[in-house]
Amino acid sequence: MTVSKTAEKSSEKAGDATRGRKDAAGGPPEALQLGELSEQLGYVLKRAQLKVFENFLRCMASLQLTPAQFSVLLLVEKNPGRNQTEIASTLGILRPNFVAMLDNLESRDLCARIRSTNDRRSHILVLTDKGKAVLARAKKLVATKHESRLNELLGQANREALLEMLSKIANEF
Amino acid sequence: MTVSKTAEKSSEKAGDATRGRKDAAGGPPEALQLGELSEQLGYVLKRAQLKVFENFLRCMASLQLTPAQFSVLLLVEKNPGRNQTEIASTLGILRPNFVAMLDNLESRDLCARIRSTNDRRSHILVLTDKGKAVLARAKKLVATKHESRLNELLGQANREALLEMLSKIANEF
DNA sequence: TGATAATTGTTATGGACCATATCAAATATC
DNA sequence: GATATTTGATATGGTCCATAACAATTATCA
Repeated sequence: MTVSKTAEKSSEKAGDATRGRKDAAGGPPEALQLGELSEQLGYVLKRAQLKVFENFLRCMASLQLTPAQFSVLLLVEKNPGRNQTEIASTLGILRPNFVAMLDNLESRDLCARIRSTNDRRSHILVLTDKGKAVLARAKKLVATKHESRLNELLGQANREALLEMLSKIANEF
Repeated sequence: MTVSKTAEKSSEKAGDATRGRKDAAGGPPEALQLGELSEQLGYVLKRAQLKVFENFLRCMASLQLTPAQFSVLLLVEKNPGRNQTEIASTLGILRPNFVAMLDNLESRDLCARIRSTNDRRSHILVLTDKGKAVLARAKKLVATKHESRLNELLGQANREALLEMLSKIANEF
């Protein structure tokens, strides 16, 4: 990289498009037209996902939990006694990248790796007492501060319909 | 980082959870229970977004356009004569990160930077003829291969309802 | 007008996330 | 018992995202 040729070329085939801003009077900044972009599912989906994660992080600021960390705690709680590979793969996390995540959660005493006695290669994952307590508080925060806002914005019925359609896309697309 | 203490601790407060896999017979791998995870909007939203982007990339393989690049071309076509800052900011791209993106598109002769005569600091963005042609082909591919599959999966009415709800989240959340 | 502030594109840089190759220890397979 | 596979881990590189800083240019305003 580090090319950055300042593009002196091809300025002939653009007609007289070099007017720039400030053409006539000093009207308002003239917001851009999104055009077909607002109909592109991928675009809207990504923007919505960023907003939801952003709000999630705000709601979880006191517990310092990211969406990914929250999903790990939820899955370990629901499936105690599973190893790293199983938890990571069902979350779509690659095993190498899961190591640092667990190092973090374990250093905060939220979950623990336990060497399995049946298969001494694998680490069984469990929530610590503190992990269970933190997860319980996290669930309350998500329900009262995060998901509730979705209900206000969309309505209960619409929120459920949205979830169903997204699940369909995630699973059958 | 690079801590990786193998966590020999806290194996007493986990009861006898060290059974690991292969407890009784050699039944099927026993898929994990997602539990409340499948009700978390953020989780489902993210999974759906990844699937949609993945499919988008497959549909665009012949044109080598990413979702972000496609959105830039769309926006420049709809708003000719705008500068880098305007295009980047409405897409949520920071100006420093937009430079390499434009270097790429310009090196492929899809768009061009033109020094504005009104404000010689700014670069006016326009699509080249090749850029317009490629974008036209991209739109056809998206419509026939990408968005059409969404209609098959959800139905026209549901697809529109989904888009509306996502827009609401993206704009009002 | 001229000194100062603000804007534009750019570079450098660091962090977070994602993907692959590889390894030692342990287990499975034959 | 030799070979292959699995598990957790490390190293590494790529991409995306965010901040600071800079030169050139323009805006501001005393």
